[in-house]
Amino acid sequence: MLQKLKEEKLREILEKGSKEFAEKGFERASMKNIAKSAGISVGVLYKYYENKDDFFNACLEDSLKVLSEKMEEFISWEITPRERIERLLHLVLEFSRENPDAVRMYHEITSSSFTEKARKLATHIESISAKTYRDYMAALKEANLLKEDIIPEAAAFFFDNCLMMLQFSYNVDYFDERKKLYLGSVYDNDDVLIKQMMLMLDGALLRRD
Amino acid sequence: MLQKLKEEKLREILEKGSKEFAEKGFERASMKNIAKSAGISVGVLYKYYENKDDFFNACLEDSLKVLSEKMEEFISWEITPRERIERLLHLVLEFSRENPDAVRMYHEITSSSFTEKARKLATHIESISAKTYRDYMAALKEANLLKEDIIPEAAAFFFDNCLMMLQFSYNVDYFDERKKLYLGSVYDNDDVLIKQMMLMLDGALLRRD
Amino acid sequence: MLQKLKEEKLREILEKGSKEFAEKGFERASMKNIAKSAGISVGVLYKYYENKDDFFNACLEDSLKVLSEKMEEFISWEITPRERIERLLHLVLEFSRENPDAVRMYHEITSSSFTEKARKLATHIESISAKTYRDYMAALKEANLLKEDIIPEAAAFFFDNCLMMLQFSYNVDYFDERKKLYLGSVYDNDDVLIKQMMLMLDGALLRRD
Amino acid sequence: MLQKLKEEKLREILEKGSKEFAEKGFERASMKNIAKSAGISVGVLYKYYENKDDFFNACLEDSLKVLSEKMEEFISWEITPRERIERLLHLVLEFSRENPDAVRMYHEITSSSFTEKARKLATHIESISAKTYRDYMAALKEANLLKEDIIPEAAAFFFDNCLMMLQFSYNVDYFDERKKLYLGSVYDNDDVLIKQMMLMLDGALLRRD
DNA sequence: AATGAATGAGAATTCATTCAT
DNA sequence: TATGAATGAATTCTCATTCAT
Repeated sequence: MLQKLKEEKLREILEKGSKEFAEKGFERASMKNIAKSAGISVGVLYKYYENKDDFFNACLEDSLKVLSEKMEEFISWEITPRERIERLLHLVLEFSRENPDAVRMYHEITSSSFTEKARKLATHIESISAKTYRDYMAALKEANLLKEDIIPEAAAFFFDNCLMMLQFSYNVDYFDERKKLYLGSVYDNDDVLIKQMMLMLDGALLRRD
Repeated sequence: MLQKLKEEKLREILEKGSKEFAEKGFERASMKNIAKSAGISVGVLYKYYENKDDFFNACLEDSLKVLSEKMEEFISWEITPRERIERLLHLVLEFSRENPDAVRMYHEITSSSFTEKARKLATHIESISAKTYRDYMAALKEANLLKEDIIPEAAAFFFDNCLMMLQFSYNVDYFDERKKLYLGSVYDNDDVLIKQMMLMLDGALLRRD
Repeated sequence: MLQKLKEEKLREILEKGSKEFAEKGFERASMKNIAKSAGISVGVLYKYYENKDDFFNACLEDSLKVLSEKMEEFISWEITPRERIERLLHLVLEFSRENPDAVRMYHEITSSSFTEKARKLATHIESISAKTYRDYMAALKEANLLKEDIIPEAAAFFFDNCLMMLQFSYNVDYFDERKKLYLGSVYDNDDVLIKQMMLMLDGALLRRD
Repeated sequence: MLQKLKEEKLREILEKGSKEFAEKGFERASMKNIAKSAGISVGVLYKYYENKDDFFNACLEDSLKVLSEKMEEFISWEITPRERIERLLHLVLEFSRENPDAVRMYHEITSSSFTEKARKLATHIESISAKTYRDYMAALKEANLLKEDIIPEAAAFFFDNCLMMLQFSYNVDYFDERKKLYLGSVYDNDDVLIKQMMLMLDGALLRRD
C-alpha cells in the first residue's frame, strides 16, 4: 500500500517535471515550481534526485522509455513494406498525441549544451531506432524492394528525419505553427497528411512494382 | 566615418552575440561575455538593445536575413525541377557551412518558451520559404511534373522538412551525432548524401518521366 | 534488561555524537549522520534530545564528565610538588589519548557563538579545575614552596594554560601541526616533551630548594 | 579619488567580514549579513571574492598581516632577554586590544575542518613565529642565558603556547571568562598579570644569574 | 557617450525538525 | 514506540539590468 502510493507519487513527480521541462526548457524550469505543481516540497525532489540535472535525466528517461518500447513493436509486425510505413506513421502520431511532453523533452535535448548523461540517453534511443531502420532498409534491399541506387543507410536516415519532423510538428509549438503555415488549418487533418507522407515516402524509397 | 565605425561595431556585436547564443543557447549566453568578446561594455549593449530578449531578436533577425536573401534567389533560377532540387540541396549545405550560427540560432528558437517577437520573426522567415516552396510545388503541379495524388502544400512541407533536417544535421551537435549514427563516418561524404537525398526527393515528389 | 539496553544505546549515541561533533564541528555535524552511525533513526535522537544544541550539550557533558573525574583524583595524591606536576602532565596526555573527542569537543566550544547552556557546562568544568589548581597553588604558597612574588591565582592560571595547550597540541589537528612546526618530528617523543615541560613549569613556579 | 574610495570600501568590507566571522564563526556567518553590514550588496562580495571560502581567507589574511608585521619588529629590538619577554607580553596584549577580530579569526581556524588555503595561511604565520622564537631561544642558549637542560625548541614552543593563551584570554569570549574564573575580576589588571607572567616565564626559561 | 561596478531578485540546494504510519 | 519521508526556511551564488562617474 505504501509502495503503491510512493509509485504513484513518483509517477506524478516525473510527469509534472517532464511537463515543466517540456514547456519551459531545462534552464527556465524551476525545481520549486515542479515541486509545487507535483504537490510536494523541494526537499522530496532532492531526496529522490541528486540535483536538477539528475532529475531532468530521470524525466527524460521516463519519457523515452515509452518510445523505445514502441520501437520494438515495429520490428515484429509481419506486413508488407507499404503497410509498415503507413502503420509507423500512425504509430508516431499516436505516440505524439499520448506523450506530447516526451517529444518536447526530446526536442529540448537537441538544444545546445546538455549534460553528458542526457546526451547519452538520447543517443541510446537514437541508436536503437537507427539500427531498427537500417536493418529494415537492408532487408528491403535484400528483398529487392528498395529503389535501385539507394543506399539503405541513407534511406534509413531520410526516413527517420521525416518521422522526427512529423513528431516535432505535432508537439513542439514552433513546428506546429510552421506546419500550419504550410498546410493551413484546412489540411489540419491527420489522415490526409499521413496519406500524403505515405505517398512521398513510398515514392522516395520503394521500387515501382 | 563615425557612422561607418558604428555600423562595423554593430556588425561585430551582432556576430559575437549570435555566436554566443548559438553556442550556449539563450539562457546560458551571458550579456557580459558577449559585450567582452565584442570589445564593448555592457552599457553599450543596453544602449542599443532594451534587454537580452531584444538583443537575441536582433541577432536572430540578422542571422536570418541572409537566409531569406538566399531564398529569393531560389525563385529566379531558370532550370529544370530536378536541377532545382539538387541546387537547393547544395545551397542549403553551403549556407549551413557559411552561417553555422544562423542555423544554430534558428534551431534555438524552435525550443520552448520564446518571446512573441522572436517567434514572429522566425515565422516571418518560415512564411517566406513556405510561400516559395508552395508556389514552386503549385507550378510543378501546373506543369504536370508533380506526382499525381500529391497535394502541393504537403509536398512543400515535406520538402522543407527534409531541408531543415539536413541543415540541423550539419550544424547542431546533436543532429550531427545522429547523422553519424545513421551514416557512419564512412558516408561522411556530402556529395554522396546529397545525391541520395536527390534520388529520394525526386522519387517522392516528381512524376516518372 | 530493557533499561540496560537503553543505557548501552544511549552510550553509543553520545559517543557517536561526540565523535561527529569532534571531527566536523557543531555546524558541519549532521544529525542524520549521527543517528545513522549510532544505528538509530533521527526520530529517536529527537525523542531523547530537544534539538541539535541540546544534543551537543549532552555529548559535551558526557565527554567532560570523565575529565572532571580525573581532576578529583589529582587532589588526593600524596606526593611532592614536583612529582605532582610530572604526574599531572602524564595524566593530561593519557586522558587526551583515551578521549580525543572530549578534548576536541572542548576545543570546539571555545569557538564563538555557543549556547548559553554549553557555555555554562564548560564553565562548570573549568571552575572545578580552577578551584583545584588555585587551592593547590595556595597550599604550595602556604608551605613556602611557591616562588616568592608569585600570586597563587596567577600561577594556577599559568599552569592550566600550559596544560590546556598541551591537550590541544595532542588532539586538535591545527595545534598538532603547530607542535610539529616547533618541535619537528624529531622531538615527537612524549617523554622528552614532558620532561622539558616539567623543567620549565618547575622553574616557573617552584622555589629553588 | 576613485581608487581611494574603493580602498576604503574594501577595507570596510574586510573589517565587517572579519567581525562577522570572528563573532559567529565561519559557518554561522552569512554573506548576506556581511554585505548588509558593510553597506553593499551581495553581488559586490562575489565580484571581489570567488566564494565564501575565498572571502574568509581574504579576511583572515588581512587580519594576520598585522600580526606578522609585529612579529618582525620583535627581532630587531636590542634589549636584554628579560626586557624582551616583558616587551613581547605588552606587545601581544596591545595587538589583541587593537585587533580583537584578528585573534578571534585566528582562533576560529584552529577549529576543525577548514579549507586547505586557510590552513596554509595560518601555518605560514605560525611558521614565522616558530622560526622567530626558535632562533631567539637558540641565541639565548648560545649566550648561555637559557637554563641548562632546556632544549631551545621546547622553550620556544612553551613560550608561544603561553603567549597564545594570553591572546585568546583577552579576546575569545570563552577564554576571557575562564581567565576571570582563575584571576577573579580583582586581578583584571593587565599590569599585574603581565608582571606575573614575566616572573614565571623568566623562571621557566632563563638561567639564574 | 561609454564604462563597468553595483544591485538584488531569483535559482539551486541543504538539513534540522516534524509527524504520519 | 520507532521510523525516516517530508517539510520549508535559510543559505550561497548568479547575472540581467541600472546608473554614477
